[in-house]
Amino acid sequence: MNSHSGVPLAVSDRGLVDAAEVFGLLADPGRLRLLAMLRHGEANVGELAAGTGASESGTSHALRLLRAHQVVRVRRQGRMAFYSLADAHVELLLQTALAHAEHSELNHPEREAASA
Amino acid sequence: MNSHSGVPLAVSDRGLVDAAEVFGLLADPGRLRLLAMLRHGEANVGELAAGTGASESGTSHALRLLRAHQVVRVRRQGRMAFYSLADAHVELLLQTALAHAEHSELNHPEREAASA
DNA sequence: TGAACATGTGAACAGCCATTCAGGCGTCCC
DNA sequence: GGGACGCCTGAATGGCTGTTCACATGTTCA
Repeated sequence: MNSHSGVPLAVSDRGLVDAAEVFGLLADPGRLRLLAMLRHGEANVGELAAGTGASESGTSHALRLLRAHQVVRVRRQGRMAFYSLADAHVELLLQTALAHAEHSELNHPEREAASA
Repeated sequence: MNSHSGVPLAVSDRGLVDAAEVFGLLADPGRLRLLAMLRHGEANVGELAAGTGASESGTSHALRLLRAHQVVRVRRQGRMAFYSLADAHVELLLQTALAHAEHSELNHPEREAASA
């Protein structure tokens, strides 16, 4: 209920909070590595765990979160579980963030540009 | 330098960690509100604090983090500080995340789609 | 010059989150 | 059937982070 609270907000608070949650999911190198692997195609938990260097338990926890927000999709086959990216939004987010990171890769965090 | 470390990673670990930090900056409704306001043009700290409902001190802390990662830019004029978005990447990230959020807005987190 | 103003900063505290450990459930193979 | 395998889950713990408070810095105005 902010659309008439006096301040002109272009987006709904609900959407903002939801977006923040999605960003929170991506704010972890482990999960990001997971998603980076899934860009090349679907993979099961063992492969993802081995590929990212994380434990299978941790990988399972991470995938659970990503599933809950429909960032990844799962296909069950026997005792295996094959995961893949849910939609193209994630890939775009990854691309954009990586582009921004490389673009401002020169200065590390906590170092504020003192010039100017 | 991991492009040939044995595991096929499409992106450098360094870039991944950096991207995760950027996502971490966006994983907060307060900072997101800040950036949403800045989409309409530059604004000073007082306006941003009032607009987002946060304290001026907290707003300053948030802006400091965003500055450090070159997400926002600052223009000083007297005792005022006018902030604006640093580049178009941020806006694209916001757009994409909001689109994803609205697209899967039907089900709340922690609720996993049980249907196949 | 002195007071009010706009912003920046540092430290402390509370709440959240990722990681790990231990174990459970369903499935494949002999 | 029995055992190994693959995956999932719940609880506990340590570390990180956002928020707040108190104050410092630089600027404008009378």
